[in-house]
Amino acid sequence: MQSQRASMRRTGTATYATGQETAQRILDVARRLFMEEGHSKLTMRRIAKAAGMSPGNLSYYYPTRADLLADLLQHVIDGYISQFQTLRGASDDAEEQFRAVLGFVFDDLATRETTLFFPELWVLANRDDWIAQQMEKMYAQYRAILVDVIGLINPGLTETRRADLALMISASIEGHTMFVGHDRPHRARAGKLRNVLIEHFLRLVKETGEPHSAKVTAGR
Amino acid sequence: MQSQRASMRRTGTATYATGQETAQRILDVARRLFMEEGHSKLTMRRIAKAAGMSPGNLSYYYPTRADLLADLLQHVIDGYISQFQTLRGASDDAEEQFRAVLGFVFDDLATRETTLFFPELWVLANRDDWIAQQMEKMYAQYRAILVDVIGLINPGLTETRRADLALMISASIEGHTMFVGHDRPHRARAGKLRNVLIEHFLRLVKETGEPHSAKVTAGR
Amino acid sequence: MQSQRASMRRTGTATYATGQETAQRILDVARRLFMEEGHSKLTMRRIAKAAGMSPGNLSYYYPTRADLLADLLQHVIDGYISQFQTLRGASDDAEEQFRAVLGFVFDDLATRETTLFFPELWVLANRDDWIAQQMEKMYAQYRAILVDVIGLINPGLTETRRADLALMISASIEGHTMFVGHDRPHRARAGKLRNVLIEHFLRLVKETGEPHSAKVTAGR
Amino acid sequence: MQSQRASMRRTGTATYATGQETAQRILDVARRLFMEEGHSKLTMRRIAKAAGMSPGNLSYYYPTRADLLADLLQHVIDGYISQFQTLRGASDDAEEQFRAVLGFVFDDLATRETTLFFPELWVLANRDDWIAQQMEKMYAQYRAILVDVIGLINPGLTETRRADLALMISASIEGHTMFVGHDRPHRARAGKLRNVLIEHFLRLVKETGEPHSAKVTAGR
DNA sequence: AATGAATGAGCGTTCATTCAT
DNA sequence: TATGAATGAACGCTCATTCAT
Repeated sequence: MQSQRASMRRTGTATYATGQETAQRILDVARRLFMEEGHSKLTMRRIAKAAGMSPGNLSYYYPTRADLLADLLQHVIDGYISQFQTLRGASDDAEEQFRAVLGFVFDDLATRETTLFFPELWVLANRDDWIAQQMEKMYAQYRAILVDVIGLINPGLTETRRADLALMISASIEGHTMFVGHDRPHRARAGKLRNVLIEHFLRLVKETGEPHSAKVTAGR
Repeated sequence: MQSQRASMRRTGTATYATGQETAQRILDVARRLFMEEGHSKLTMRRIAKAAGMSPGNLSYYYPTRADLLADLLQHVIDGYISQFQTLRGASDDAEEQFRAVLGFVFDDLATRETTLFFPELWVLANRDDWIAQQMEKMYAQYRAILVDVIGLINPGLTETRRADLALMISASIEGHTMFVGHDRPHRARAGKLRNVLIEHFLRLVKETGEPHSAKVTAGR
Repeated sequence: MQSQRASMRRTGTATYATGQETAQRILDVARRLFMEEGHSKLTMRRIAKAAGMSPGNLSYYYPTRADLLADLLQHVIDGYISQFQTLRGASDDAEEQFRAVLGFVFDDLATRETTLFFPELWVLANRDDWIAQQMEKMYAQYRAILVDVIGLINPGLTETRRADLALMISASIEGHTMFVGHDRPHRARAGKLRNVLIEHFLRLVKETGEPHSAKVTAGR
Repeated sequence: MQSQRASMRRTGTATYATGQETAQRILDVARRLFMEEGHSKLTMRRIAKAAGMSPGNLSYYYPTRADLLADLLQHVIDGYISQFQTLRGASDDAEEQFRAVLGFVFDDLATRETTLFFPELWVLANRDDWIAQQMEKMYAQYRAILVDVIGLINPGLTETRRADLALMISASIEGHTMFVGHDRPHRARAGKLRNVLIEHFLRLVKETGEPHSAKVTAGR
């Protein structure tokens, strides 16, 4: 079941048409500023100025900066969640589905927005429990898809084993953000790494629990 | 040879014993505050207060906040670099050496300091070129060790292939920080994942370049 | 036509009645402080305190100290410019008009405000081009009146000669500020000097271009 | 009788050779900075840095900024005073002597140093009695020479009349500083004005007290 | 005679927030 | 729904000055 949490907007705002427009504009502008300049430079005054309104009016919609930030993050996170939903039925073939999901994340991580956004999110999640929860909710959606497709690829795996693989794989891919992401030093190698990594995780999924794997372990 | 960069401290400071003590205290306090509260709350006044000195005196040692931050990051990064140096000759057995290096990083990432520090570093590196360079220098050291040990484990690999593997493996491990790090939601699964991940990357290293691997690629 | 330059006040401020009052109070207080204590002691905080407002609110009206100073100088300079306009048609008799203009300036220079203000202005104009321009604009107005009245008194003079006389005369009078101005050591002799100087320049104007004058030049 | 005032330097300093050198260097550097950047930017730290010493050592020589400023102004003023002394016997011919003195001042006023220095001095004299006294002492020297030469040119004038003329003439010339001085808007006209002004004042001196002058006065 | 070390006040400015209109 | 007006704390930084060494 999905969270029932309402927006952090002041209750009673965004009821008329102009108000709804303004509320949307605030979020769009704030999102853009957050991506471009980061959390520390995302001030109420800048958002208000960029959205063409007075600080007073911005406070009317969002009583505190924290409220606005919460909605902003929710906004972005919800976007990812719905993109993951879209990916659910991307292919009938399980392996192709696996490649599609990981490929999407890997490609997305190299966009300017994502390369800049996610590290900021990780920092915030380290200091704020609510943000950590929202972030975890998003990653849980992502992993749920992986768990399903891993189950299709290798039906012999236990639920636990599947969850561990999903976590390991998703974490590994996230880790590439600051190395092959936008403007990052190894960006040029992203394409090559992408395929090696995905095929390699696919093989891991397929072979986990097999005698072969045991043999490898025995080889130590 | 190590970087020749001098400290960003004002020249002429920290010459007497009391000055050296103060300079050290500043770095220690700043490091602690950075870890505990993050970059955005690391203000000159807070550092001064926490170090029991006047803002004026802090400015005497570090003319600008950026200078202090630079030294602070350098300080932490240099610590990692020397730890990596220590790991170089950790074991005679190549595979054990591989496990030792990755194991160290994986364990370190779960400490409170590292879980909090690195995401902040990634954010800063996204916005500041100098910081990005220092960070890359540290990761390069780390990967250089991996490249060597990968070469020992699988001598048939080209330099390029080894570098790609080192990048992929190190990035993957870094990615676990915000999932199984200190106070992170899947911290309890860290131990299990650690071994699976390391053994799995070890197998990847050993089998890369073999017919099996080629078959997989062909299978797409 | 007068300058089109808008105020350096933040746009959108001083729209309501209270805001207009505040804006006026800022300029009045700043002007008083500037006169009393000089440019170097004219700080944002002092102005705010003297005007009974918070530093934040002062910054709301004037984003920077330079903006406030600009408006303050403009304010004072505009006052002089309009006083000069008033002097234009002071008398039908050209010689009386000449005496009126110079007399006004000479008397004004002995007021406390002027004796303190103008040297500060000269210093600022030496370091800031915009201020130099505004000052020159004011003096140009002053000299334009002199040029006209000199033309009436001695119609035989060329434009250039008239301009030179106006510059020489006005500069000479300004120079008395720090000798016979308010609280200056020779203040008591101001009245006597005033008449000698004015009559003497009047005679110069009348006799310039005459044989006598030529003889003097030849005599060198 | 001349003032017995010693330097404002801390007593006991500048006794050894190195100390004397340092004391001189401080004054030279401070003078240069004062000219280049003005009084408001003349800080102890800047002087110390420019003189290649620590702020602590500068304070050893000059306990307070005011003391240093006092010596600096004295230093510059004394320079002018001795230049005036030199001018005393510049020529045997009284009129030439008159031209030499005024010509010197007029030419000097257009140098960068003087154009920048004197307005600063006038501002300081407006706020500080001691500085006002020193300045007056210098101008008194200057006028004393004028009084003498005026007496030679027109022996019929009373002491008072001569003093008034000297004050009027010197003040008038000073007033040209901010109009035809260095980088000032009418600098190009300085040469022409210089001669007109000097000859004109010479004529005034010669004709003061004559029937002609009386006629002019009567003409009002 | 000179330095490094330190203070504490003050600077201009930005900020989140509040409130009357 | 929106603005202008205002607060007060905090920011990074500079300053004159003091003092031990």
